[in-house]
Amino acid sequence: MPVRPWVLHVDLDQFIAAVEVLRHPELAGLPVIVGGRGDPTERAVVSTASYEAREFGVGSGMPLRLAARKAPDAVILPVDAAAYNAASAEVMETLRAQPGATVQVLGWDEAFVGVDADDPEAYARQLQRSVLERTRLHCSVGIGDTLVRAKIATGFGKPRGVFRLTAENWFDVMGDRPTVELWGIGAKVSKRLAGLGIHTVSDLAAAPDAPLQTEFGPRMGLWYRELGRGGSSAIVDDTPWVARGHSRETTYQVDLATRAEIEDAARTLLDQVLEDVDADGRPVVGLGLKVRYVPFTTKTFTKRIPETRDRDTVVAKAMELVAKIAPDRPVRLLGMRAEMAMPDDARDGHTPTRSGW
DNA sequence: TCTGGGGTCCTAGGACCC
DNA sequence: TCTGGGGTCCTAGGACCC
Repeated sequence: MPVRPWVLHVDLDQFIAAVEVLRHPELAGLPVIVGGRGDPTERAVVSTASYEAREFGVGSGMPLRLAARKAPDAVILPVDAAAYNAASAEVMETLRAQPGATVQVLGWDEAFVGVDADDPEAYARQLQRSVLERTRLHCSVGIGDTLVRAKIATGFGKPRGVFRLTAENWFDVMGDRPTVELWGIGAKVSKRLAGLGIHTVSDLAAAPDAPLQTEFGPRMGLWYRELGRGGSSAIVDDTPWVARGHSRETTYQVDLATRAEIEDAARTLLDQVLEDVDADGRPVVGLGLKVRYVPFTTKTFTKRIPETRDRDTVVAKAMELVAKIAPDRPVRLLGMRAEMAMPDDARDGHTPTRSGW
């Protein structure tokens, strides 16, 4: 077989639950739920559920309280980001050590690996063995001729498997599936597509420009159709990631009721965000506040502020934003976000989900 | 059941300028 | 009195991902 460039997508199986079981071997085989501070009486959601817990109908994003009711015997653990970061770093190092590998990290538990190979399945199996030996974690690998196909292929390989998705079998595998199964198309967009008579991946791939662009705008309309065709970019970009911003979010156990409470909370969040910004070392160019009114309406306030490292100035701007919050209504102040100036050489690129052009 | 916390990117519409 | 056209910047908000 000739040597060709391939995109591999590596995704750890049950990453968070697996890391917890490694630390607590006695939990193997038990229903394990990781979320919040591990207290199901608090406002929090499930980060990960083990396969055993999923059999009770527990899934990520579910309120912890509900999860505990569905799986009353499950072990509920707090989220320990430091432990997952450490495990993740070891996995990524292992990927970078594979022969000829270009690695683009997508998250805690997944990455693209670009490689020239004549037998990508053999390469994928070797990669899985390396990760298992080094970290004791299992992963699944998708093989594709584009980023989008590799990413979607992984789902068919889970758990611990390998699956190849290319132009050859794309429509056989995906053509009759609903558009919501595409990476980058969620519930909202798939509903709007259905309104245009576009239900399946094949429908989307064959859709004409006009209705898509009218509904979604000139860029996104064509991008969605590109997704329906399996994407086009196969470039794995290992350029170091540069954050566009930092945000801190929190959930209050009781809704904030008074202005004083809200301002207090805003100040605390701002201090946390600025710590992250200080650690990053770049100037702040914008500041935003996300607020949720009761019941469940989210409003976003954003304010451009001049570049400044001065905390008092930034705090004053934040208080201007807080002052715009409707009075006399309980709110949940969700969080605060700081946007930062980008270095000139990092303004473009780093857009894995939009790089299929 | 009652909704995490960290991100990214896109679009519409208003303000402002020439 | 009535009102162009193009460009940029900013704000608000929507949607998606892990």
